[in-house]
Amino acid sequence: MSTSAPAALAWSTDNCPVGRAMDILGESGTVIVLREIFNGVRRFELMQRHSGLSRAVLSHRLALLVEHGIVQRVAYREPGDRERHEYRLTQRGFDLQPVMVALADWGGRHLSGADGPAVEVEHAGCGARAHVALVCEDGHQIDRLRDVRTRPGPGALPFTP
Amino acid sequence: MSTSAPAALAWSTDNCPVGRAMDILGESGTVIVLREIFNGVRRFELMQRHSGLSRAVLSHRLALLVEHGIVQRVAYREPGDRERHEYRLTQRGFDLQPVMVALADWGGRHLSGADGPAVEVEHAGCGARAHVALVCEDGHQIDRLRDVRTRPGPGALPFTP
DNA sequence: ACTCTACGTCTGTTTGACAGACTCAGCCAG
DNA sequence: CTGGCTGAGTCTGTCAAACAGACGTAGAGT
Repeated sequence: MSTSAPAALAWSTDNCPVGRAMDILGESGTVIVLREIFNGVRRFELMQRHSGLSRAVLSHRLALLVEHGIVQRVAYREPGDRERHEYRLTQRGFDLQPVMVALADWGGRHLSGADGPAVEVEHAGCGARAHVALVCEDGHQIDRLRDVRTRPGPGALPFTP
Repeated sequence: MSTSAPAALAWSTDNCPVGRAMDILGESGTVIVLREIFNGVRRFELMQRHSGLSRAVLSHRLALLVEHGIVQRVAYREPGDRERHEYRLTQRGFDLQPVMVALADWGGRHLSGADGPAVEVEHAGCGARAHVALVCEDGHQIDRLRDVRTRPGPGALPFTP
């Protein structure tokens, strides 16, 4: 492997998509909240008890997710109770599913105990386990991960130290 | 959609793969460090200047990644210089590529400016853009994300409040 | 009037991030 | 052999955020 300067150094990280995504998802608890919502736990009290997050953090992360249009706060009313609100994914939030499945895949493979993973993802159509895979727009399945590389996109900016 | 209690509430989150993954990846800067290394930036000084992370955080996150076997610290020597070290992905680290690509996909689609994403991922074989997709072990491509759901795996533990 | 539940906010403590200065080891120039 | 240069961290003082847990509140039921 060459020791010449990596090409990535020529490009700014200011508008890096990974960095922008992590500005939201990297806040403590954000992904845990999303896990609860993806699993159908949409109400504050249940989320708090199930996830173990502190009430303050849960409150702040829900506000952050609403602010970024990833979840929306929706009114509901149980019979004989007053109106309350729950949190549902928007399309933007639903589009995070590959991220969540990729995390579950990796965590299940590399961080599980001897019993195996605590969660599996299944294809509702056939019941088989589902995973993420890399595919290209020409329809090739990408098996060897070294066959994939990054390149600057249309929004890339030069790196200024 | 029913308002009955979500099935997920019956299961503990203690050994959740997503939670375990985020115990590492959720620390501030972890994913940024991984982005640099995936892009070929493997040396402390270059990582620090390119990513903008503080030296202290970079140092701590590299130590965390080494501790969890995601990167390894490898000696190298440039001609006419003393021995130094750089950071390379292990197999466990390389297995995070779907997570990184999923993050880049989502960030590029939902958080880019008008110019489009700053980074694209390409299939080295054909040059077309690459994305993550969901597939099941029976070989079905999963197009509608609602066709996927989670279920308790062999390591699942009951939820105890 | 009192209680219950769901949904937060407040408080005091402790942990962690930040910018930037400092340290250190080895190589090289003079 | 003294002084400077580079890469790779560590240290320091300040400020923001997380934590556990108590408290507040709105409306429905008893």
